[in-house]
Amino acid sequence: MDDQTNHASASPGKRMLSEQVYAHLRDAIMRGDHAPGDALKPQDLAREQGVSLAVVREALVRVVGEGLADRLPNRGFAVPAYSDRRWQEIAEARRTLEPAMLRMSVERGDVDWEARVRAAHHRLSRTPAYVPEEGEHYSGAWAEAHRVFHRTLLEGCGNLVLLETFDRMWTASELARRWSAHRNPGRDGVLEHRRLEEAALARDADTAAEVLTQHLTQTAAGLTGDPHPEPAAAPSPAPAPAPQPDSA
Amino acid sequence: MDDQTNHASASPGKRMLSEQVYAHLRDAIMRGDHAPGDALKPQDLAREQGVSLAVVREALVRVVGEGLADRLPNRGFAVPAYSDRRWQEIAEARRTLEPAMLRMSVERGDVDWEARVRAAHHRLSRTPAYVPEEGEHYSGAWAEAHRVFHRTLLEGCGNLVLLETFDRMWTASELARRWSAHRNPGRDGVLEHRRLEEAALARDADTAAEVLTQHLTQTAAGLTGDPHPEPAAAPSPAPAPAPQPDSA
DNA sequence: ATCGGATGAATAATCGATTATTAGTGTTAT
DNA sequence: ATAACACTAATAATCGATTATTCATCCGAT
Repeated sequence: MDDQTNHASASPGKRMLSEQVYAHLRDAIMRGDHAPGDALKPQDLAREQGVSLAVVREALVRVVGEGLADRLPNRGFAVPAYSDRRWQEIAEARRTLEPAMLRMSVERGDVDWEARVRAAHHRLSRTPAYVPEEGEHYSGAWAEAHRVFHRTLLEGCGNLVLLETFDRMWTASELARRWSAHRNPGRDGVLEHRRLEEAALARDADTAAEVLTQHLTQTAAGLTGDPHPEPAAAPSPAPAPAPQPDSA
Repeated sequence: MDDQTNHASASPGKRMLSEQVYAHLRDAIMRGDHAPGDALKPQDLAREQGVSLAVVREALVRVVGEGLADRLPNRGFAVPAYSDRRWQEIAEARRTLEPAMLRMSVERGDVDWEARVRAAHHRLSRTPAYVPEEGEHYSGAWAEAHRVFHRTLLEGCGNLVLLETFDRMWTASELARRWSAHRNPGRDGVLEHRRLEEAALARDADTAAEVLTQHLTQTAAGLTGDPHPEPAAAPSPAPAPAPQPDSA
């Protein structure tokens, strides 16, 4: 989670307080530290992180721009309430966009892309989806490997605008998933990912797109249902043996 | 530009300074008041509009989030430099997304949608693309009618996430167009729009999608080329008799 | 008892001023 | 003449404090 510790000279987002606060806030929301509907009070956040209101405010505005928070004029900021309707729309948007992007990738990807797909799939397949500490949810490492795999598959398309759109939708998906009752016990995400990799590297655009569509459809179906009642960051003991995460 | 004059109780963005400043800044960039590469200095903007740095800063952050400005850490904000590559990517992204959305619209749109499509097309067809005052560029009223027509066509899909994506890409397109040498003298945008309306209302998804794809492809082709050298808001006398704008 | 308006605490929004970083300019040593 | 360094002006980033708005509570009239 806190990965800003030792970056020698890496990212362009260097030492700007607002950048760190933004990243922290974003991660906190994605991790579920704040429940949907919860107010994000600038003063509290500022005190917690020992910074002024201005930087928190800037971070909040950015987060709102990404759809990770709502802003109510003169009423402050809040984590968006879970909306089944919105989740289904996100899923549909992904089904509209990603198969088309995957086709482009398969048609255009070069050898470097192939290599990166292999690497990403390997890493994903070797990362445990669940670890004892992190409660009922899949591990942060797995979530990241999962994201990188899906993104790498699409990166062959070479279109940064489309990839930005993918990033945005992925983020929205992950947040929705975090607050959904996930219920896809028999789902075999590992197999689906392997089939995706194979079709992509075989340059079989039709199959790849079809598999991805199925993948996304299953995920959407799995997440349909009630916004669950879990209070907030309460690691209740897993009621059922942890299945594969519903993995798109 | 100032369209916040007489909204009885319409928009949620009520009286918040940052909102007004944001809208103003956004419009200014879209109108071309600031040339690509120009620095957007918070102090100047604050002085011009008689507000504090904080609100200008907030507006700038939002504008950056929309892709209408770049941020260089510790170096301030700037209007993004024109990039032919990026423009082509935007055009491709629109070709990827919009025909698919139009299909959904045609399949799902109800009578209300049909009525709004007719209304939007009527308004577009009756709005002059050029007016003497506004130099070589199409009028603000036409640009808005044009946007509303295209958006209305897609609104039948009923997917807010996809429509948000459309809005984002449309904005990027308009900015790119503003700073491109537009060169499509013989283009008949009026005809293309009428064909779009007809196919949509006839519920002919294939034809509608095809026409839209052509529309977008022609626009992209028309805008390919050099980032032109016009200094900044310098209304040079139109060198050629104004043709239809390259209209997607 | 209930509705409506006054009162005050909480906090969102904005401001004016301070600190930190950058870019430019001039100077000096090689 | 040039390259490295010091100094300075401009401005980006941040802070602490002020003003404006909302929400809850309390009181009094019907």
